[in-house]
Amino acid sequence: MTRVLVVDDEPQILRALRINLAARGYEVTTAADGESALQAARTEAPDLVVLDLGLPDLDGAEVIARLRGWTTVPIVVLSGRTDSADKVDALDAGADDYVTKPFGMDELLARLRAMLRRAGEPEEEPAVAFGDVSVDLAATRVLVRGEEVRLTPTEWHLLEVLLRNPGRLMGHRQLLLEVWGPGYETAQGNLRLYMAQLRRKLEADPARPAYFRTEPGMGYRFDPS
Amino acid sequence: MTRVLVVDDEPQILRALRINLAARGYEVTTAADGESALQAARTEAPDLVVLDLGLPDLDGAEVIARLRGWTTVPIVVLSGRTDSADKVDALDAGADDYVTKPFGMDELLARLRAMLRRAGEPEEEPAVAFGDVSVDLAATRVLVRGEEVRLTPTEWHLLEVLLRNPGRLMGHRQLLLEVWGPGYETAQGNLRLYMAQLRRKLEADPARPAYFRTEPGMGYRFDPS
DNA sequence: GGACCGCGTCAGGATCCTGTGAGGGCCATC
DNA sequence: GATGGCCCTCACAGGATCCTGACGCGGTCC
Repeated sequence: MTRVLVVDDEPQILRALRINLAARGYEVTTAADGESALQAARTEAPDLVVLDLGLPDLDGAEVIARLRGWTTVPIVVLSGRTDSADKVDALDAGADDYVTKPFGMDELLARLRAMLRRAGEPEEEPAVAFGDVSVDLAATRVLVRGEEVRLTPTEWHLLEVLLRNPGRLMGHRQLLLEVWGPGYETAQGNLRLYMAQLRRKLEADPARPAYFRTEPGMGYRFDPS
Repeated sequence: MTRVLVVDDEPQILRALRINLAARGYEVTTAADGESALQAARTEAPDLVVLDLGLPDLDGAEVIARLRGWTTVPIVVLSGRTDSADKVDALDAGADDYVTKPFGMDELLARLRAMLRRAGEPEEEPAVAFGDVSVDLAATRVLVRGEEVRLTPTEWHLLEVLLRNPGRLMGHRQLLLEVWGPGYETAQGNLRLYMAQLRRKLEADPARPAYFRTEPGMGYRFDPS
């Protein structure tokens, strides 16, 4: 099922999009402001984002930039502004399409189809099983040797970022930025703490981790092999 | 160089696009009707197609369909028709974007950039390979004969600088400046030490290096051949 | 032939980083 | 008001990394 995240602060537009998208068989989640949109993009892992630029809390270009910091999900911008400069800014910030309000629902849906057609080949859920652990990213569930393990929100968030980048070294700064957001880039004590928690809960031998490996001076790496 | 095929039967639009695209560093080829457009798409292998729908010989949707029969090159449609049904038809036929005339040149160029950005993605930063070694710069990972080799931050940094300048002589001062930063330009003992570490970890015969060569009195050179 | 210079190598200690435990603040629930 | 869960800060021991200096070796220049 294709998952679409719709971000808009106008309830009637949100409602119209939700109904139309659901009728076409999309799974729809919504957000009404920038922060919850970023949050939802992380937890829901949508296949496509429809983003209204006139959000109450964050500037539209900033939302795009912060999304683009870690995901390449297609972004379709909705906006009431027809000014050419706004379009250029949004597209250059990383948006894939720009639709001005009022828009025809048929056209918007056709644009979404075109976008998904191009983006939508791979969609492999990243490896979610390693050792005795199996992780269901969609359901927010972790099983170790068949037993369910409870993770706190922060632990989960950190695990998610690592799992979505298998084999890849994630720098301290990058992880702190992804999980704690801007302003915590130097709180490395935090990162050590939660990495230790994760290892205690998921690794067979937390003192000698096999999957969540430390790269001294650089960061951490999730190695599923 | 990025190659753009522009298809339009109006000479002034053709001319305007050619000038603007060429000014941005694109390589432009043009066609004035559907048949020659299809021909040009085959012979020129463009990275992007800008297609006017009002062609004299073929229907726009048919041009798209015949292109899509064998290529996935991004197609941006230009059209004077604002009818929603036309947009839906073109997009569902396989177009990636639809811009109505009159259009702002800035906006069109931004849309082309967005399109190329996405299309160009799959060519992810490749793993540099030489001898038995393969280096994945994005994942920060080094394999020698299939075995993972751990590098310290400084070793990695030095390797990165060398790999990003293949075949080029890197002076002592330049390397020290890049890796250690200002203030260490004269610490050549350092450089010798870490170059030795790199060779020990990556070269088949560290005493007779094949890839990380010394240029006496000058510096070092990474030679991938 | 001898002095000199640049390069590779080795071992030492200083420095930084990491894992771990304990403890306090905050919030929601009871 | 008390409890428990979660998050953050601090301190410290052990380990990894980094820098420094000293030593041979081979080539170059006088």
